[in-house]
Amino acid sequence: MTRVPGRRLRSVVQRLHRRYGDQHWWPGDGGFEIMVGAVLTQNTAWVNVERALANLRREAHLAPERIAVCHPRRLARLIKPSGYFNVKAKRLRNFCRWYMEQGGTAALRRRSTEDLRHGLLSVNGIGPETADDILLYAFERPVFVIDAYTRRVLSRLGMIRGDEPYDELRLGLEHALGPDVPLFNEFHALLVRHGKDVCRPKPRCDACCLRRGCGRIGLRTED
DNA sequence: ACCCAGGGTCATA
DNA sequence: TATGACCATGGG
Repeated sequence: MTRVPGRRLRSVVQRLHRRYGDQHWWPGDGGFEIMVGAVLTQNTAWVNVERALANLRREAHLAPERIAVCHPRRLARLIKPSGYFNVKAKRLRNFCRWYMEQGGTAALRRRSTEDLRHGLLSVNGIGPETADDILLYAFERPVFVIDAYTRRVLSRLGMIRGDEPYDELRLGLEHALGPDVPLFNEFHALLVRHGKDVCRPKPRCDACCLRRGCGRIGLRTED
């Protein structure tokens, strides 16, 4: 099991927050819109998701009962800007049908986090990261979201290897930080922000994200 | 022209 | 268990 010192993790959060400030995640409003956004943003830039969400809102389709019965063609046309529109149309419909079968938000809110997570993962098109986005940002459960930025930033800081299985990392970070919804919310948003800023897949300069890049912005964990 | 983005599924070994 | 192909738009 991956062990990460909570002390160092909190230090990273502090420095990221000093650099970037409050991220105010999740952007947009309403629990259901967050869930739709979580599916649409799979491997997709958020700006394109906003266009898709705007289309859905304009056609009064940003509601589970509308999406659940929407013809895949039309749904695909509405969400086209977010890419992978054919697969995502099916995924959205799968999710909305499950969502309504379960009795909607009120019924889902009464469930335990573990039960909810298991249910979300049973939907074809909802993987671990999307499920955890929904759990943390829509249901405000203390679940740490692991994504490519988390792996990249923390591995370049030497705190993890980076190729650990999803749940191993998630449980490791949850254990290190303790159940803390506002902290998990802000930390994940800051990791994404930092990744977009300087921690690129292919570093532009020498050890950009570790020795130089992160050093410049006070993120170096050595010294 | 190239890289990349707030992943997941499915077939294959 | 672990790779690889595939899905597709749009910004820098």
